[in-house]
Amino acid sequence: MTDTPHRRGADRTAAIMRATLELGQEIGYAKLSMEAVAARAGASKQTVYRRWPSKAALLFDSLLSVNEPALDYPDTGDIVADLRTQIHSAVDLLTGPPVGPLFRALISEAQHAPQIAAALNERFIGPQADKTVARLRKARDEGQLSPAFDLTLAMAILSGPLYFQLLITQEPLTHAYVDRILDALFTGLGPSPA
Amino acid sequence: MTDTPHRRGADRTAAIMRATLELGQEIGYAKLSMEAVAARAGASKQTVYRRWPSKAALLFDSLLSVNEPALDYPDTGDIVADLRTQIHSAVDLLTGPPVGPLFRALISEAQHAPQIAAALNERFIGPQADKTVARLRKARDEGQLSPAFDLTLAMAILSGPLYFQLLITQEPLTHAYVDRILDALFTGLGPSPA
DNA sequence: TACTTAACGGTACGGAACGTCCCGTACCGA
DNA sequence: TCGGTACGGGACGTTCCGTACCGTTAAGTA
Repeated sequence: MTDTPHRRGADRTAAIMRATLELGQEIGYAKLSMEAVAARAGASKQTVYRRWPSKAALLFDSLLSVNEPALDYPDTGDIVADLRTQIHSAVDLLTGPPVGPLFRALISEAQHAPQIAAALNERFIGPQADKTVARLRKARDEGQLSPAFDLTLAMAILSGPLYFQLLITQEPLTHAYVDRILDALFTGLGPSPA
Repeated sequence: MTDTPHRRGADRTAAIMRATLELGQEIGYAKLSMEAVAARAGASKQTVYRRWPSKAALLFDSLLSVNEPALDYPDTGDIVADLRTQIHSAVDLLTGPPVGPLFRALISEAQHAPQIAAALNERFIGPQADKTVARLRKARDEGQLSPAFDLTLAMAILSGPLYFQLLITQEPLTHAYVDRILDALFTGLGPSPA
């Protein structure tokens, strides 16, 4: 049968998430309505609400469905080069469509939806941060970094300015900027104060 | 007359912003409706819309009305101590009520309202960043920092991780964390890679 | 003081989207 | 064959939006 009147289960789930991504790119994630998503997916509102309790939860799963090929760190032995490679591709992912706008919309939602904030941290931010720290730890264990090197703070200094630009100043997030941060982190901004 | 049935002009403006702050703290800025604000202020919706085109714009002016005593940098001659003082009080301001939740709500709105994002940068983020850079520049001119010291990048490294915690990980933003960042910025995280 | 004018509170309105509910249908396994 | 269940469709009451129109009232002007 070439015709499939309406399927069930995972089929519907995938169709709804696809409709979310399509509509999100067309009209923007902020203007997205559950009704429009349901209509686009050829589903009823019940079917949407059966799966996701809120628009934010739907956005979140749609984001993960796009990003499933998680960003894994390379390990060439050169910590700076590996961080560079990894952060460059993370920036590319978080900047371009469809993930970029969706990601920003999710962070926006997370500001007044604690369970979304928690999910975002547990299943997206946290794992990425853990991978960065793990790669840094390996470099430290191999003697490329001082034993006193503060791994989690280094991660925060690498991530913070990027999110600052993405969410606040909204200036373009370039590879060159990533390189400036890496350079500052490993070779310093200048000598200590007198 | 002790009784003031209803005043005009600046009186109404102030009353509406006050109602916004009160209601925001009571029910949360996300659930705030223009109708509820108008009712609380004893104003009609027309009067609110005459002044602000959107809820986000109202939030923005309400934020500035609280924060008007702008954060100015001390200048004791010690750059690290002055940064510490300034950032500590900025963190206190942005963490506690009523500014903290309101500020987060505004950044949330800015993600899908470009004019709010622009206003936020021009009248809040930008001026604060400028003051930080100016204070750093003075220290550099006085020889406390290397002539090659990257002022704007230092500002980003100071701000970024704080906003990262405020908006993403939502861990408590402590003075001790600020101190860790300052320490890393000026004395380094550890030696360069081999 | 008397008149004019602009801002005001109140209210009604159409529209959009919310989240819930019910109905009749189509698939599925026992 | 027969229940169980997920489904599409659609109606529902609600909230809030932003606008329009009232009669009233305070402030400015002569």
